[in-house]
Amino acid sequence: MFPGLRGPDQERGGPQRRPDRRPPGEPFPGADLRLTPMPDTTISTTRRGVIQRWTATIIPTTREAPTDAEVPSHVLLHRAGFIRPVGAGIYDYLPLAWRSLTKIAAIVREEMDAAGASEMLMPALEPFELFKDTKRDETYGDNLFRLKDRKGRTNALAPTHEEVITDLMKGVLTSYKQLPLNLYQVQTKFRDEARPRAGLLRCREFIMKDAYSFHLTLDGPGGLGDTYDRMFTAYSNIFRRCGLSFKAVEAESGPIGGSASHEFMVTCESGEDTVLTCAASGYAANVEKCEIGARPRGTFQEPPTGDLAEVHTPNLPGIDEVGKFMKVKPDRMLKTIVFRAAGGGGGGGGGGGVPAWVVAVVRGDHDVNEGKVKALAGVDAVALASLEEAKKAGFAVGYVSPRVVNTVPGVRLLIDADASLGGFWASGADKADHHVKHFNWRREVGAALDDPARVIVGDVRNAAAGDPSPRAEGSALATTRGIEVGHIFKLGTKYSDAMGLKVLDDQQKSASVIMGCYGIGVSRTLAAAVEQNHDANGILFPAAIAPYHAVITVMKPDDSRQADAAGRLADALARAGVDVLIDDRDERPGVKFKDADLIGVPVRLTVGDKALDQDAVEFKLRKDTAGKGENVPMSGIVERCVGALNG
RNA sequence: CGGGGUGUAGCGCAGCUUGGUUAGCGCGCUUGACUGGGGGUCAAGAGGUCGGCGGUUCGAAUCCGCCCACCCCGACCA
Repeated sequence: MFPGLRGPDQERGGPQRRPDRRPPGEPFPGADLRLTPMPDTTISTTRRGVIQRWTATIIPTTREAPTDAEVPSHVLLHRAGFIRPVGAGIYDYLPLAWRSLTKIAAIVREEMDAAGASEMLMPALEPFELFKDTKRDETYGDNLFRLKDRKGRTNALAPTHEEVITDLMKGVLTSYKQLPLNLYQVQTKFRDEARPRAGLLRCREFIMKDAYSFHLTLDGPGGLGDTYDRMFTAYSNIFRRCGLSFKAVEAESGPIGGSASHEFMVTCESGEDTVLTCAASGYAANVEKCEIGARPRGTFQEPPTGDLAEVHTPNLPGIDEVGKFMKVKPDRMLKTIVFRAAGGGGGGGGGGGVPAWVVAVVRGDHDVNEGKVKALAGVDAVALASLEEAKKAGFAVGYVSPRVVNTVPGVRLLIDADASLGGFWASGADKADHHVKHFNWRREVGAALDDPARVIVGDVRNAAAGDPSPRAEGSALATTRGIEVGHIFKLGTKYSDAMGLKVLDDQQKSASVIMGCYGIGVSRTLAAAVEQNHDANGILFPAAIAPYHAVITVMKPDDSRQADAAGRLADALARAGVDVLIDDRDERPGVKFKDADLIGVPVRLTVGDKALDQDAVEFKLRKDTAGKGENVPMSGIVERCVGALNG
């Protein structure tokens, strides 16, 4: 027997309204948490699982979700009693959610520590002045939460902590001998999202792990590349241990160039981001970054398909509407987008140097990619031209054609390979409310096509499913949807230079510190796990991040034999490290089974008379949706649970 | 920021067009009885500043004005 086990309920005296019913507040007899005392030793090699009774905590499950919840994770996290809304993009994390979040964070901490990083904590509130040097007060825009204190000073609620930690390091880093260094924190972040949505997937307040590393060199021992690779491995470990199916994809590389940034995407249908993959080579990239393999190009010598014909196309807002009106499919139309080039003076350019305007032409069914436009144009930065300035310069915005390379001064024309082909094209007519049919490159644009300073053919659009792979000849790219749960990034000296973070190197010369940053959306990871692991009945948590590993469903909690068996079972499981939730509610079995499915605990153990008569309990896995459960003898139940949870 | 929509009990909704007793329904909640292995049955209850402010009127959930909050699509964004 178990020493210290108290007798059944009936032995206790005192007035009871009904002898067979526990009054509120009375402990569930079998679940005395002090059956096995926590060890007094400081160092423990075994972790004891927790035991919680359903009636002693709060798990407000509901049959219906609020109407505004649309994506599965939002609906289920609400229905299963994990979260409740407080304001737009702000949520309470109830006990079940907090247990899962704590487990995710614990995995993150273990892997970060193992990779040589040190945890610390910075404030969420920071003086607004910190953002001045890096100009993020402007570039971050309205997404930066600002608030005034009683003295009228503006403060910010941190969206990330590059400025705070760079400022901190300015005071403590003096020598290259202190490098490399990698510091991280798990903390609440704030971003004043224009449109928070989808429950925990896009919040204004959310939990994030952010890490920052510091180096003297890009490569070599102790260099940024070294830590970056370690973080890549740590992130892979973290999401694998969380039980998630994910992809590491190449992302926009920023100031360093090359493969200086990876996003970790949990793959699932409802993901907001598009990921392109090549099965043959293993290449994966997000839509902003994804390269496209070799594509055929036009010669600009193809014959016209007919006489240029102008069509009146009034009040048609988009390319699809124009196409329908003209009876032309979007993939036979040219979309011409006007960008302002950085540093381009009005009227200049055109013959090398910096052009004033960069005009990109893609097929109507394709999307222009700003990063590719910038790269192909060979300029520092591009920005979509504002309506007024473009009109002033002579662009018929909305009806621009490639002919502007000859009519507007300072234009560098970038033509996507697919748009450079011959055949029938429709295009803008360079005047309001008009388009043209039978656009022909040679006839309409002429000699400018032969001037490499004015016209460049290349890749300026987002990759799409079916495009040739950039890494494996003959294979095509495929698209999947994903949720970005992690991002690792080589910052370079962007922040250290902006804020003056330098150390002395071994030549006693002042050197800019090279930085990397590494983020994981902890609360988003919880939501992503639910997006990826659910069925019609509720959540199916991976064991590593489930709030409890096992739920013991007690059929008759007021029956002393059942209560006692549940208590002993819970205790034995806890000793083996299993976190146990005992459903001791006086509810009908159907309610309890439905709720157990809903909250997604991986293992369900049902304690009822039928099984107990054989000294057994019913064992059922949440993912085994069809099965009816299996009677497992008491003597083997712990082993069975542990095996299932580790397996 | 542009377009669309919704605010009535913890949740989901009706009532509003055509102003008029005490504002209803389902789920949930409380009490009791019967039940007891996949959201049970019956009975009796509790629970509402009808988003806010102002206006019209003898009288406003209902009509008018302003404001606020929230959601969806887009833009933007880690």
